This record gives sequence, C-alpha cells and structure tokens, in this order.
Amino acid sequence: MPPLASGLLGALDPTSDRAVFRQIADQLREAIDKGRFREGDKLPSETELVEHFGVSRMTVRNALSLLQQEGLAVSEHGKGVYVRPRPPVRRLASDRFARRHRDQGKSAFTVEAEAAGSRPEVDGLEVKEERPSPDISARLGSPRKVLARRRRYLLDGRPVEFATSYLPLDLARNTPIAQPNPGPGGIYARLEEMGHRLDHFDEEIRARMPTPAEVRTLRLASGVPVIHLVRTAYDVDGRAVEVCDTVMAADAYVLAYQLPAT
Amino acid sequence: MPPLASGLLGALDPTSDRAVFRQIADQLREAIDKGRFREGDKLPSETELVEHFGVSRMTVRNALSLLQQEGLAVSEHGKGVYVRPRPPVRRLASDRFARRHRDQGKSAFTVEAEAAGSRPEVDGLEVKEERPSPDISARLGSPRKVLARRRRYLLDGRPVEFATSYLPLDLARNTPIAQPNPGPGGIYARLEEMGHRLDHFDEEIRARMPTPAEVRTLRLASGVPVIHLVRTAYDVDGRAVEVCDTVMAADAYVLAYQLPAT
DNA sequence: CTTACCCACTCGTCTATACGAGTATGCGTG
DNA sequence: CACGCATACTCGTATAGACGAGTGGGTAAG
Repeated sequence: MPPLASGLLGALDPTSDRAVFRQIADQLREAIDKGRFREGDKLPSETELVEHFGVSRMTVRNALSLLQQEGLAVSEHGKGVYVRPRPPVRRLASDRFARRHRDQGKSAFTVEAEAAGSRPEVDGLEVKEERPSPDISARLGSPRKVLARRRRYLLDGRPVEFATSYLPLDLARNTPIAQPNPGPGGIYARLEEMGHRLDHFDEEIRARMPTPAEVRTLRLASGVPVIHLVRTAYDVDGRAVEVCDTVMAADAYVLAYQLPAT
Repeated sequence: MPPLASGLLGALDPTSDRAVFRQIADQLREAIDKGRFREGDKLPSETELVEHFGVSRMTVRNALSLLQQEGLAVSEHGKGVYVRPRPPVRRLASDRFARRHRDQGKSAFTVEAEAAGSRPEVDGLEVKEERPSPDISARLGSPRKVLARRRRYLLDGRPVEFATSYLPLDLARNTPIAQPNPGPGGIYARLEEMGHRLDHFDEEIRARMPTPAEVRTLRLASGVPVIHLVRTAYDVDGRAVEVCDTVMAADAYVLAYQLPAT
C-alpha cells in the first residue's frame, strides 16, 4: 500500500559516486520520460520523497530544483510540483510578412491566433519618442531620435511575446505609425503607403535565459529560455526603416524558415 | 580594509519582503550589469558573502545558484564563482547552403571557422544505418530505413554543435554519402551530382534547456539553453532527400535569415 | 633547484531543524 | 444552505553544522 513514490520509483545506489540528489533527479526524470508521470501530473511531495528515499528534505529539494532548471517540472507554492505541461506552440512562418498577408483589416497576430483557435490579446501598448540605444541606432543608420512602439502579446491570457518596434523619428512623426492603432495591415502597410516600398527583412535569432524583468512580463516558469529576435526592415533604396526587437517565451514558439537552394 | 565584498556590495533591507537570497542575487546582478564585476572576474567567495551579509551559507549559495540559472555566473569547484565569459558567437547566415559556397574542397564549417580565425574540429563522426524515429520518418516520407550521419563540431577545442543527418537509405546506400568523408562540398554536393537537384530547405528552430546528455556532449554551463534546428532539404521534384537535426550551444550562435518582402 | 607534501581555501553534498506562507478541505456556526 | 474558520497539507526561506573534494601555493625534503 505504498501511496505514490514507492510504486513508481526505485532505490538509491549507495555504492555509486553519483550524488544522491542527482540519483533522485535521474529516477524522476526517467519516470517522466517513460510516461509514468504525464504532463500536468503531480510528482510525489517533498515529504513523500524524503520518506521513500530516506534522505533529508534539502536533498530532495535539490533534486526537484534540478528538474525545474531542466524545464521538466514546475513547482506551485502550497500545491505541489508538477510535470511541466507543454503549451501549444505558435509557428512563425518566414512568409508571415508577405504582402498578401497584409490586406486584412486585422493584425497578423490576431488573424493567425484566431485561425489556430486561440484568443489573441495585445497589451501594454506604448508609443514613445526616444533616444535610441547604440545597437538600435547603428541598425537604423544613427538617427538622433526614434519612435518606439512597445506591446505585449497574449494567447488565451498567457503572455507569449514582448516586442518593440523602432523607426527613425523623421520618418514616423505625425504619421499613422505614431498612433496607438496604425490601422489595417500594421506599420508595414503604412510604410509602403508612405512611399517606402519594402525590399527585404533581416532577422537575427538568439536564445538565452530570461532576465528577471522578462520572467515577470512573460510569466515564465524556471527552465524556460527566451528567443530573442531582432528584425530589420529595408526599403528598396537600402534604407533601414524599422527595427523590431522581440523577446518570445521559447516554449511557445517554433520559428520556420524556407531557404532557396540557389 | 574590506577585502572584496564590502567595497562593491551594499547592505540588505530587513524591512523588504523580498527574500534575503534574492536581495543578495539582486546586488550581485546589479554589480555585474554595472561592470563592477566584469567577464571572467571572480565573485566574492561564499565565505566572504556570508560574512559581509551576516547570513548563513545556504542563503548565499541560493543567491549564487540563481545567478547561475540566469546564465550570469559559473562556479568552478575548488576555485570560485566567476562572471560567465561571453564566448565569441558563430553567425549562421541563411545563404550558407548556396551552391556558390559548395565549390571548395573543405566543409562549410571549416572554411567559415578559419575565416573567423578559429580552429575548427570535427569529432565523433559516426555513420550508421538505422530505423528512423517517427518524427524523422514523417519528414522523409516514411522510408523503412535511413542512413544516419552523426558528428560533433568544435571551435578552438570547445564543442559548439552536435548534428545528425538522416537520408533515406535507398538514396544513400553505396554512395559517397555513406563514406565517413563524403568529399568536397559535403553531402549536398554529392546529392546534386547524383541527380537530386536541390530546390529549397525548410528550417525549424526551437530553443529549450538541454538534456543531461546534451550538457555532457556540449560541455554546457548551467544557464545556457540550446537551439534545436531541424532542416529538411527538398529536391526539385518535391521529395525530402535529407533531414539534418542540429543541437547548438545557444551562447555560441546567432542565426541570421534574410526574407524577401514580397 | 626540483620534487613532494601539506595546508588553506574554494565549492559540493548532506543532515537536522524551524518557521512562514499559500492551498484545499471539511467542519461548525450562523 | 452559505459562510468562515481551523487544520493539515503543500512548498519557500533560513539557520547551523559536518564532511568531502578540487585547486593552488608555500614549505620542507631530497
């Protein structure tokens, strides 16, 4: 009549030189991999693991902390430690900025989310004139000031992405782009209407652990990295007309690109 | 004559409801951000922090562990905890598979690394015939067996990437592709010589924390995610002729793509 | 001068204990 | 029946202590 742990977990190997907390983590990880615990399942409580393995609580906590760092588990204060559920991912296709996707009245994010059956939301919109950071400045050809458009994107109430667009101020001031809602097709449609025919985009992708501020705004579980994407839009004259700096919850995205073989 | 900590770190706020170990982590993080500790610098030892803040050692270790999870610090047994050095990143451009890059006698990795002044190395090459996993099988059009080419890439002795190419066995068996060294221009050059003219590549990019096995093969510090890239090569008939599954140390890479605005 | 060892210092692992704070459940009261 | 509180469970934070293991420097022996 072992309640939980004993049925699904084995014993420690005292002859092994592998640390006890690592052995416990190994067993839990294996149990998760093999499906003995499934997404969203509650793992045995710290107390149960203490009793099952005959170790102190800190050792058990060390093991659970390892699993959380690996992104396999999340703890919820007062409730328990759970196998981390894999949220549905949003697929970003490399043709998402093609002109044919700009003709609708809604934003690309909204259209796409509704097509996928999710409830899209945009949050914390903020439009400001700023002095650019050195990096943004360099990418935009060293304008003295820029227009910054910040916003957060949510799917079904969950924040998934935080983005800031920067445009040279001389180009954006007193245009629809400086309005909270730039209108159908977004700022790329407005840029083209204003005579800046777009030629191509450069995208740079990095992955790293989030800063504490990013953990807050994206409500990230520990063990979840962020994808940092910086996109620069160029017009047909070769001028950089916009830089979009995006930080995405890595467990919510898969980026897809198609490359010619030429 | 405060040796280290006192000069660079402040005091705790006992009225704050922020946990003590978080306050300590905040102070260290701020000191790192402001450059008071620089890349590779040694942070104050656990003992010094214990004395400076008047807390127990576990509290200090908790704070340092937070910084490591964030990727800001690395600890070295017997030596100390250091501000994590940012290694040079390798830039992967989206045109790296263009035919014009396939004419040299060396592999793309080697050419590019030497151009960047690094010493490239390829490791643990392994060529095997296998039954494909369900995912690989689906991408390749459900072949019964595949040829798998595994290898690890290193720059200046540091592992940065681990990749496996899968090809339908009927296509690769008894060809140069099944040899350890497929020859100049790599397997894409061989495929084209064999009449499979390449049309385009699909790339899927994810980021996540590494598995324990990936931590070992890439010698990853804690707090460093991996970029998981899956590339599928299609010939002009629309047939998937290769899938390349790559796991990269995220702190060693930035991926760059160029997208048309059409 | 070189080698070998010792020692001091570092972080790693583990125990035992205590209290605080969030959550859920059930029971008793109104 | 509904509400509120007590309670028992969860994880979070913090202390104090012990021993182990890796590193590096200095000292003593050869």
